[in-house]
Amino acid sequence: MEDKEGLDPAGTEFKSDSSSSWTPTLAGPDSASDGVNYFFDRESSILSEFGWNILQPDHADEFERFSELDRHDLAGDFSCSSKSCGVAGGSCSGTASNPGGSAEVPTPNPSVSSSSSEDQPEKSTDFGGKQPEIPSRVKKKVQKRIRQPRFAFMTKSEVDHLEDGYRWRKYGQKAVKNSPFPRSYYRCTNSKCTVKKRVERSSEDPTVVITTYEGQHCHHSVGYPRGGLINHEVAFARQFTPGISQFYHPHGVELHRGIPPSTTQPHQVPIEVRESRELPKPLPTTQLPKDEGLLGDIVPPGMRNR
DNA sequence: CGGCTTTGACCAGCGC
DNA sequence: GCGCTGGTCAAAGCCG
Repeated sequence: MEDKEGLDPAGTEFKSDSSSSWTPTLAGPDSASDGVNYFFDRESSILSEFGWNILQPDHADEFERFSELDRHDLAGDFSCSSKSCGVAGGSCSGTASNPGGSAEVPTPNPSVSSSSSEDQPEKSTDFGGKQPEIPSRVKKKVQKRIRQPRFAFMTKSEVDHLEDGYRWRKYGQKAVKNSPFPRSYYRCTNSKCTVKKRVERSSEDPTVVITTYEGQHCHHSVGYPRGGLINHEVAFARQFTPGISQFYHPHGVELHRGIPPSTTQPHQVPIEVRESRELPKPLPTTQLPKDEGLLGDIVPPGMRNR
């Protein structure tokens, strides 16, 4: 439960062991299966694409522009021939950026349409009306398999489940191969929202929590985390300005690392798990900074002045 | 009593 | 085709 796991991270003692390595975990077998890779970008734009309400007022307009651009890009520039490709995204999380929609994704944006596909998968009309012959469980799985845009945060935290302004319901937990730590699965409690997230600890550095988000929220957050404290993920994200539009693709996963939070923030490393076929070059572990905090040497040029 | 977590089972995708 | 693994379901139980 969030109240148990999501204790205000700000109150958690975060280690600043900059020598700890997180790359190996992400480059490990599990991550490799997702094509995990690394590169840098503008974190808030990443977050904005997932519907996070984390923008500062001054950047709201700019954010809107980028959001629109992204939606357009995602809707028109992406197409994949893979049978397992769900890049178009579904429901509020993905289709918001895909008004034209992929025929494979019968999930209109609830924020636009009154019908919610997430709660009514059987209502799908893009499967040729064959649903009656398919067990509901199978149908659900068919839809569930559609991948949403993803991105991940790596957080130096002792608590696994970090508050992000939304409410989550845990629906599963699995042991992860080559990792002593289980992976937890959460979905947004909003019935119209299909956003999910996975939370796991790095096997290489147990102090690092890897939170992977999938999809975009189609609703506002419930506000600041219960207890009135701003969660550090959001707080962290607020340090960034909106950035460039980005693309997502389920056949490759790119991770974004951003600049470290201020010293008053826990050491959190946002990693966008971007979906792309063309992955950037992996960041060698040896390039990780050791003396300037987690990311002292790898902050993108444009972000050093912040 | 409603909402949530836990946990075993099930299923699909993927690599060999 | 088979086995492994990740992801999801759903029943049971817990908690406020």
